[in-house]
Amino acid sequence: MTEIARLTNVSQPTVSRVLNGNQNVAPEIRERVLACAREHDYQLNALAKGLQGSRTQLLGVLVTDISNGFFADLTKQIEIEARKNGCSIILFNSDYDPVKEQEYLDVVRRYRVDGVLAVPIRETSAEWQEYVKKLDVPIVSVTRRAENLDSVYVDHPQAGAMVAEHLLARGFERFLFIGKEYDGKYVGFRQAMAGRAPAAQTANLVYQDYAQLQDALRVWLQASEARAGIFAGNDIYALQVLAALRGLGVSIPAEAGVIGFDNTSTGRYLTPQLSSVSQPIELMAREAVSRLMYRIEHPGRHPALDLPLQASLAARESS
Amino acid sequence: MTEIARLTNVSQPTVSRVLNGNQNVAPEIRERVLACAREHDYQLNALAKGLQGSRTQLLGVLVTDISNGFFADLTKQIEIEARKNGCSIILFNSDYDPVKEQEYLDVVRRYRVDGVLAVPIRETSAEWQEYVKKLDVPIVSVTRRAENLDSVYVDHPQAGAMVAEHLLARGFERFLFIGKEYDGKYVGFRQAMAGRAPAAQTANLVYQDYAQLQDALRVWLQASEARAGIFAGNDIYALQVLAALRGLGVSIPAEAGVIGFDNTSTGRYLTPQLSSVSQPIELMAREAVSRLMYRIEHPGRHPALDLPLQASLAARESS
DNA sequence: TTGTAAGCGTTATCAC
DNA sequence: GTGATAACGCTTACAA
Repeated sequence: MTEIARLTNVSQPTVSRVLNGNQNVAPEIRERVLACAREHDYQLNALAKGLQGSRTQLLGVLVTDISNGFFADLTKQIEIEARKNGCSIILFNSDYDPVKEQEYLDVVRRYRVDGVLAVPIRETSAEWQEYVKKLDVPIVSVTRRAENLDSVYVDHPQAGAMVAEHLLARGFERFLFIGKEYDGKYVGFRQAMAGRAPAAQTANLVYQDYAQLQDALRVWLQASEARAGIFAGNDIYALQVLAALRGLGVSIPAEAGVIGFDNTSTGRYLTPQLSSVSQPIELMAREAVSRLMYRIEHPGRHPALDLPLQASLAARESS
Repeated sequence: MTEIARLTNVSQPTVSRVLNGNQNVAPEIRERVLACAREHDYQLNALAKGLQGSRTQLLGVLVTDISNGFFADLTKQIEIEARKNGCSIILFNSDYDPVKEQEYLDVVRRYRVDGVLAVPIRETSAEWQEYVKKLDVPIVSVTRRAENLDSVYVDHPQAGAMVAEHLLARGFERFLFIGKEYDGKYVGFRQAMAGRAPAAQTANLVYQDYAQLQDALRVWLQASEARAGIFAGNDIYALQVLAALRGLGVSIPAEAGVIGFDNTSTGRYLTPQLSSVSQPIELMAREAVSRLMYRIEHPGRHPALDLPLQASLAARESS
């Protein structure tokens, strides 16, 4: 700016006014300055602007694993929404590591980002909540519900319940969830099944590798003749389940049904086509960024937002 | 820092020295300052540091589509490598839009990033090269070769040739590439086929939607009895080709073989398991970031780096 | 070993 | 309308 000021014979603050669209500048000077700026391809120094005290127009985005298609999509939508609000994003991949998560929250502070969108991993820990509270940067939790923090997420128990209803309606009689026992999807799934299917007929399975999955499935399937409904915690699991069932010669959906989670594009091209739960990624990104911008523009204490979003079911051939 | 200086009765530059690990500080003072900084959970203002003239420790990362699994993986690895070098990344998704690409290069300049890693879309245009030249920010092209610019990429023609050799060795007799005619993979593929397979027996196919693919495949397959080798430009295409062939009742690999590109994890769980070309993503990220850091640490003119990397073939059941 | 002073490129607050 | 001037939080001479 100083350089442009010199070249156009005005003061540096005047250049600033012109470049910021301030109206109190003589049209003649405005033109001269703008022309000069264009000619020299001037680009504002965002660091100086941020230092001075106004906003940095930087948003920190902390995700657990960008290489997971779901988070990749989410990040993409967040970037789009951030851009609409004139912000760029600094990306962090926590890799499900609490230490990194903590470290990245510090880095984010160093750059004085205007706000943070995070897929937290320790959102239930009181210690973490305490830490975030002190941060004094607006932060919105995406994908997960965090107590006392703005949260935009998909209601997993509701989604699980929906899957349960679907499988029951399709005539499946005993059920297996692929994933952790405390997974919200499974919690809702079990709840909806309670009283409808004998408790003993709903189980869950965690596995390390494909061979293990195959073994476990074989054992579980042999235990009964009843039609089996299998709910996979994500589409990757579902794909492996399909492959394993094929290997075991199980016909789908006659003997066993499979339903995935995330509704990745792959599912549509499998045989049989995979039924899957679809998360409203775009909506989630939009709501999260919009809430974050609101927080940024209206500092101070507000009651935490709790915004569970509804998933929907893409029922296809596998169930 | 000023605040800490006040609290510990030293000057602000002394605080700066302590925090930067400068040795010329009395141990006693060092301790006092560090304790105070810890107590108040001090975080350096990276904007001020950057403004002052040293590095920002920010890298701009421009990709074409983060929701594509390949670029998601690449971004993840780039983030890891950047972090190893003490840098954070600002992420931009050009969405294959030249206008956005240009705009983002401007944004990147505003933040005075130390360097840029880009998956360029107009890398062959002289105009773009001119623009980048003026940027005076170190920039490395990843994934694509850009004339006169440091480039780290996978040698597509070589990969295509490798696929050709493979399909010939497996006894396929006529060939179809799914993708654009000027795609490097296809160029190399054709070249390797020249003289080995009659030219007329190598074709390419571009399609808009699944129905169109199915039609085109049916027509092409009916034209001859010879065993068909199909080379899909990426695994998503490959998946759709597999589905279409299944729909047409074509047996794989007896009547037709399929080979994909990117070797996504999905391929292993399909039936038949998908053969695919695997790109050295991690190596590419490492080399690109390492070169960028070198440029940052050694400013000035250097001859452009041209580093083609070799892809490898994961041969499975589909070919 | 420590402190003083200048400067990085902005915006904001004043006078004029 | 426009120009001084201060301030943002840091690093880097330079002086003591």
